[in-house]
Amino acid sequence: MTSLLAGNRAQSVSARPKNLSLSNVLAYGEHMARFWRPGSERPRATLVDDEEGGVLFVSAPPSSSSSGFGHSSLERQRQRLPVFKYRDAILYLVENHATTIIVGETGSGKTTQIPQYLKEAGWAEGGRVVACTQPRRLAVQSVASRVAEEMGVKIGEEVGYTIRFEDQTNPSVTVIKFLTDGVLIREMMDDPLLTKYSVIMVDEAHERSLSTDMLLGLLKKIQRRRPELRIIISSATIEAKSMSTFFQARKKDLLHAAEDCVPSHLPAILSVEGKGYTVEIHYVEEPVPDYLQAAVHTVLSINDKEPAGDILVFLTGQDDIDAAVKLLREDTQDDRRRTSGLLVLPLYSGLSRDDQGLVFAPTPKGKRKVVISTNIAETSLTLEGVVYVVDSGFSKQRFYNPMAIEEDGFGERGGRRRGKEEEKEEKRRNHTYSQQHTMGDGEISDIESLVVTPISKASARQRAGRAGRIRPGKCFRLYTEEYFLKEMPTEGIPEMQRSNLVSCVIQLKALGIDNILGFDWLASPPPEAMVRALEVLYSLGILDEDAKLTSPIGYQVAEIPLVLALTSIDPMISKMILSACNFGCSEEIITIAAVLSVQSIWVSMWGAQKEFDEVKLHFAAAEGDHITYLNVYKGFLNSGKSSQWCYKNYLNYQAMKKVVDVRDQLSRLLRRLGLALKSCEKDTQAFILLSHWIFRVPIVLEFCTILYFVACIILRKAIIAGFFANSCHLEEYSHNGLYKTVRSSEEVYIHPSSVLFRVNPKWVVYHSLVSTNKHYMRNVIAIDPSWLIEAAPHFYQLRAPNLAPC
DNA sequence: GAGCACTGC
Repeated sequence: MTSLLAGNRAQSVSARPKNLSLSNVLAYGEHMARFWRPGSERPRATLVDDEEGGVLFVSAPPSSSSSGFGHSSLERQRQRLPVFKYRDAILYLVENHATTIIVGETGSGKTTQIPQYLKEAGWAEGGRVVACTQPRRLAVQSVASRVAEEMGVKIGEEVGYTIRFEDQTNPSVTVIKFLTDGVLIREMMDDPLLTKYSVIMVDEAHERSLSTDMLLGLLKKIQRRRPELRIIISSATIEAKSMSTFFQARKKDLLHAAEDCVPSHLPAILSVEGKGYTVEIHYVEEPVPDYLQAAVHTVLSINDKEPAGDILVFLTGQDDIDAAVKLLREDTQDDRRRTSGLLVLPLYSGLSRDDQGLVFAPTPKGKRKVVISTNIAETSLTLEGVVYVVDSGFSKQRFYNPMAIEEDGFGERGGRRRGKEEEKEEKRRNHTYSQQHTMGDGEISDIESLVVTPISKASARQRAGRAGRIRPGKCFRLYTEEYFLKEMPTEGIPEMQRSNLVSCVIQLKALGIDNILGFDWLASPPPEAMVRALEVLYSLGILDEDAKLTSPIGYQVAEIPLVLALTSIDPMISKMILSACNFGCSEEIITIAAVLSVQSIWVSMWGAQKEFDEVKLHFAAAEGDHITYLNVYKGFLNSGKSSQWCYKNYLNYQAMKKVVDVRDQLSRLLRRLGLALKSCEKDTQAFILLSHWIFRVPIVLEFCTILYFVACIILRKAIIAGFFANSCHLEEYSHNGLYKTVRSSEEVYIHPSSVLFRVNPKWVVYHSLVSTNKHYMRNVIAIDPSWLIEAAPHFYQLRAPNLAPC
């Protein structure tokens, strides 16, 4: 397989699975004329043997065919892309194989060109559509507009795109459609066989995101029912082989298909070289004791010894990055001569839009930009002008622990009771190269945690590639070559195997896949996670005893677009929304749901903690954080959705805008499901006015208080309908706010960011747990324990003795 | 009195 990757060495590489004999391949040659689509030329390809592994290559000479748009400068640019040489080979393979896997480095042009080639070859005729999926929204938008530009059409016409909150397609004219893989899965709910698509190209499949993996499994199923559908999988790494095995149809599915049928059920693999420049790799000779220090030293030494060019440093998270930025800036002050030319900038998603923007500004003359970044610069953002990459060899990854385990057994997190600084140091030192994946905390079950993890070879290559975008570059790896070769894992662990699967399960159930355990996964998720997901869904009343979706709740929950998220909390949110319809408070609850679905509505305030707390107090509600969010949302609307108002109140304007978007989507959805949108506040208000009018009850201040009080009870009951499993009670003699979860008596505390921090009500329900030096509950409301039994008698029956009101 | 890699519907 190594030969497959060596795109530069083997000018062009086209291979098929090894188990095909040469005669079979040559037979394809004979079929070419027969099955070749009119209008596209037969590829002038020659088949050659590869001595390394018996893989056959097609070496394609530069194609002479034109796509018929004349030779404008755009057209010339298109032809200069590496993928252009393979135009005919790609069309040939797609014609003859149900699945084609294209291995291509970045910059090969495959994403923008292949959909156009397919359209030119007639795959978008007769009302059919060519689809191309991307894992990220931004990529969908930018690729679509590039393709529209190249084709000289307006976006939303022949070329369109669909992402959440934005559909830029016109069903009667759109023939090339870009969309996120999540959107395509959602489209299956209305059209399970995706009948309007003739070809579906799944791009960036090597990233192995949860939705990409799910999509690939589903597409394989669809393929069996729709033999005419063509699938193209584009991947940047050698995983092509496992993809190929996965898509190879099983014998029993081919009873009626002849071995040499067209399209062939055997996937084809084609490798396309990228456009990147060579990157010289440097390793450290001895393992470094502290990657942060090492990164700082490396930056300084590059600045001393290497010619001009920006530096990109990969660290793990905000903490590390801020520390490194500080060290480098301090160094600037210590020694003006040596580093005065350095412009040091942090980059991570938590930064405000403006701060992120700094990174993209052109480097001032005579300065050298140093960007210290998380993984965000590995795939999501591309920095031009980078010539040097410093790779720490680590990144943060999410891990999910479905069941409680005694001892974590994967390594010591260490230093829990020590001072914060000391602990950080210890953590850093512990991340030597022999460290294995650390699985969360080991003490508490059903929790996801972020863990500093060694990256994979694929990631290391991707990071290095970032140095070769404008000219040959250098990559300095802060680990030894021996470690890279012998110990670093080839690929990362797919998200599917380290996530909570609740949303995945609902989604598949909604698509009519009953046997989840028997689903054909590209990478099987751990059975414990699967079992855990089924349990959670059963306890929420979303699945019945036979593990089928309940009607109507189960089906309705599946419709709500929060369920594709990656935590078990989301079906709880969905359940909360649906219950709110019965409680008559859906208007308020969808606002709460929208706020909970964005990361944080507050901007992080490092310096101005006191002012921040005071501002927050204006919105604070005694009942807890959820009600507080309602006050914030009201304030935002009253301000006319002003960004200025957000700034004054330490609120993240982008996040608030997203809250409005999500809320709109949810309200449209409830209307579509025929569920009432009601506001409990308005209802109680009406009730009091009515009492005043009929019974002459005077309206006094107390009534307004009662009104508020009643509304808050109704709201909290609706929240509990979804989150009853997350209840905790304050330990009786606890002076430090120690709570125990009712479900499993785990020790938890209210997070200091909560409005109930230090208030410590006797009973609370939380939205999520975050595990750092303690287990903290985030987003907490105070409750009456009797509401728990009322909301979930099936769940609390056996535990009733514990639930004596305090 | 603490801290959240990155996506996405």
